[in-house]
Amino acid sequence: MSRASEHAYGQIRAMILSGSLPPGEQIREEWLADQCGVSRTPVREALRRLESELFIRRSERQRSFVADWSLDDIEDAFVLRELMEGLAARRAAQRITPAQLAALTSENRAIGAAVSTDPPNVQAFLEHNRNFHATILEAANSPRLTNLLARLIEQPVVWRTAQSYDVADLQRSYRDHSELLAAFQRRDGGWAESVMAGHIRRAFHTYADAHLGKKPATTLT
Amino acid sequence: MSRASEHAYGQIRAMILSGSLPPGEQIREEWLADQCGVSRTPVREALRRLESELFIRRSERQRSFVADWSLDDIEDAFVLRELMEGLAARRAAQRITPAQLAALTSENRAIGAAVSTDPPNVQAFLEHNRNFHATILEAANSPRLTNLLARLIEQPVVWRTAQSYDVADLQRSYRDHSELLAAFQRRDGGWAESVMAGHIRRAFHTYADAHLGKKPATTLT
DNA sequence: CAAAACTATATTGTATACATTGTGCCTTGG
DNA sequence: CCAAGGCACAATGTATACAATATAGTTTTG
Repeated sequence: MSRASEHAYGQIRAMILSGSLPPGEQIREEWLADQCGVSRTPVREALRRLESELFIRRSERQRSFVADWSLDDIEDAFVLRELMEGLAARRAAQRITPAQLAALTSENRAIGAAVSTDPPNVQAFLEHNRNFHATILEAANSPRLTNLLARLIEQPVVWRTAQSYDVADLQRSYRDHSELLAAFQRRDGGWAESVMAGHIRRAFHTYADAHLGKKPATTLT
Repeated sequence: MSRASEHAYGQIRAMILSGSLPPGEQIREEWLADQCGVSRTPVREALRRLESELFIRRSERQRSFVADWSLDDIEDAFVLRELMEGLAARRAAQRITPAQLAALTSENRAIGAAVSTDPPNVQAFLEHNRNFHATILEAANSPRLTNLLARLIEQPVVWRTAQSYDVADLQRSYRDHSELLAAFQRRDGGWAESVMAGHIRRAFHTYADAHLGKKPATTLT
């Protein structure tokens, strides 16, 4: 995607994530075009992509609305992510190169540093966490898996999960990563898959506790 | 997608599947627009969708090419499909409604009839096979799973697999479906998942055998 | 008064012109 | 002769005008 399209995509996505475009809200192409300072053409392209990533749904009469995720939808997303990231970890353990292993080790060290300070450096944690998972996906070496997973990890609910992490969650996450690294060093695909699946499942419960267990289904803060 | 976009999408996809646009071929938007009798705007929309479905890849300099699938790519697609259709079968077994079960039973009977004649009615088999799997996906009741799976089952290699089926494959497929139905009737998610995974795995080997020349790739009537 | 149909308006879909960017050939300087 | 730069051409990206379609409000008719 090139300049205007990319910009429109980022803007609209940010509006949805920030809640300034609330779930269920109808959105019109021309209004978005004005907001983003581009014409409808790149906006339409961005909308199609956001629709494929389930940020947006379209009525049967072609109107666009901000997606409204139910409780079941949220668990669905996590179950699928668990499956696919688990598969990625297994494949990665069997195929990882020494250079990629070194990169993972380095990222993990940075994650450890970020959660060891008081207060923890959440920004750094998120950054290195993203790199860690991206490297695993790269090592898994499956364009199709990368393609499908990208549609899951960019979704609103998954993104918001990170906002629910407290110190204990961050440290637990760091320990999971350390164990994943051990599995990779031993090229143990089954181990890596199990750890990753548990890691994702834990993220689901962290999210559920923070947003669903204590509050009604309006989790959009 | 509306009329012109949908038409362009279908046309281009057909050109790729039929081989008149061979793998690796560069494609230009204007040429496609001429071929389809529409302007570049709907063609661009169709291209983006085909790209997301991996029919088309784009160079880092924005040029479009017909995707060229390696052997590893092909196995990847089947492994992912195995995982996801397995998950769909498990969920479906736990959630299927009596009406959906009745629909599956009816489709399965039609599949049985199609493979029992001499020669088998391949057209009817494909039709009812598609309905059977679609009903399972519907029963699984996961929009995300449906969304992701749609990107896999519409891909060129998976589509071509059907062309490799001989009579024994069709009958084996019918027996798999019957066993799936039994698992659904007992609401046994684990059983359904196992049968479905094996079913997809078999399809992979059927495809691989046909393309390695281990048996003749019978053209279906 | 209710329901159906029509009209005005709002919104999305498509075509086309123009802008930007990539590609390859040809020139020019070393 | 080779390499680097620029110029012409080709392809994609964006804006805008217009076309088709849906929505809502009003009127008409039973």
